[in-house]
Amino acid sequence: MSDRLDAPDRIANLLGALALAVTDRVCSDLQDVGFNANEAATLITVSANPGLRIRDVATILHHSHSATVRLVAALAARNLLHKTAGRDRREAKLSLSADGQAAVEAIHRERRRRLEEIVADLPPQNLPPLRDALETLLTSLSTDDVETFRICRLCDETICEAQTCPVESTYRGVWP
Amino acid sequence: MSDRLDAPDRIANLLGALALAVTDRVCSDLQDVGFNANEAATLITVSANPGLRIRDVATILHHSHSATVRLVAALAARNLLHKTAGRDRREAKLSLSADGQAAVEAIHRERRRRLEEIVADLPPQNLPPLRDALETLLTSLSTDDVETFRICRLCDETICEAQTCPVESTYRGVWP
DNA sequence: ACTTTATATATGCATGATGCATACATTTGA
DNA sequence: TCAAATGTATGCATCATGCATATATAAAGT
Repeated sequence: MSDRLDAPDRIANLLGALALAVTDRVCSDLQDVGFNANEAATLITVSANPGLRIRDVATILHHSHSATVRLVAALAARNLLHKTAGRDRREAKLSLSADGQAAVEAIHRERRRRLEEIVADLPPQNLPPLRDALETLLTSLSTDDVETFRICRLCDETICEAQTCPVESTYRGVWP
Repeated sequence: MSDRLDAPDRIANLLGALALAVTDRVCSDLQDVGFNANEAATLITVSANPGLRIRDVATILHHSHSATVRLVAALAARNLLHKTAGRDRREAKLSLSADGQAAVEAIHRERRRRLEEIVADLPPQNLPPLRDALETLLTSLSTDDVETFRICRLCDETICEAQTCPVESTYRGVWP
């Protein structure tokens, strides 16, 4: 019976359910702050990696280029980010405005509040083994540079620094 | 230093990242089988709870009623589900066709394959504590009947039976 | 120098998803 | 018998998306 409870397929199903529930809640909170998941991911990723180009953001979001052009244009129209000259006159390097930085901080605040509220339901002795499992899983999901950026696209890098991030430890943490 | 690694805010951020990554991958697999997340959730939920009405599905998906009418109509047009007479002549109880059941099995197969592949990266001794944490978190996220159905909307109930499901154990597991 | 190819961003157009307001059908209750 | 409630369906406007293509710039080949 305890065999059944710890069967890999059951744990896998529980993980899928929890992942869905957690992502649901975080995305719902993002909406409350005024952003959908892609808008928030763009702001956060540009905040952590200023100088990314539109095409880079498209790659990280798994979006078409045209959709990303419009996503960025909409954020620029809201005065959250702007394009500065790049190496070429083709390139447009992205960076956040002051309003954009404030938005990122609001997003991180909401996301952190929600996630900490969820984790707070665990007894303290459960935290180290959970951390261990999370780090192992995140490391094995970091299969290349793009995935590194994609996995971390909503992360608060002021909490999870590059030195201790299981995702970035595998790859370099700077855009290819 | 080990304090920092086990800090609740860091674990919370890792959980958010893993949840996003896992949900990304599962949803991407669903697309490969020919369904988006809402279509798959509708098929799976109706499969596990035949007799649900359109309004029930809307509630579980957090969708507008009109969007759900069209979602169900599209699935019916693909011969995946059909409406049968309900208690009233207003109500339309939903149930799956043979093709719909086959689709659900294909969806579960893909989802299980993906999730088991992820969990397989953990050393065996990590499984019981992970299960413990997952069960605790899922139980505390099951705040009412609707959430119960929503959390489980992509679950494979042949794996996670009602008796041992941490979500359903809190609530009744039948539609209010 | 001139042409071809590659790169980066932008846009026209058609399509599909969505929500709001409303319509229609049916049941319940005053 | 009429009004309110319930469940489903639809007209309409809006927004997001992808494909194909356009525009601008740079690099490479001849």
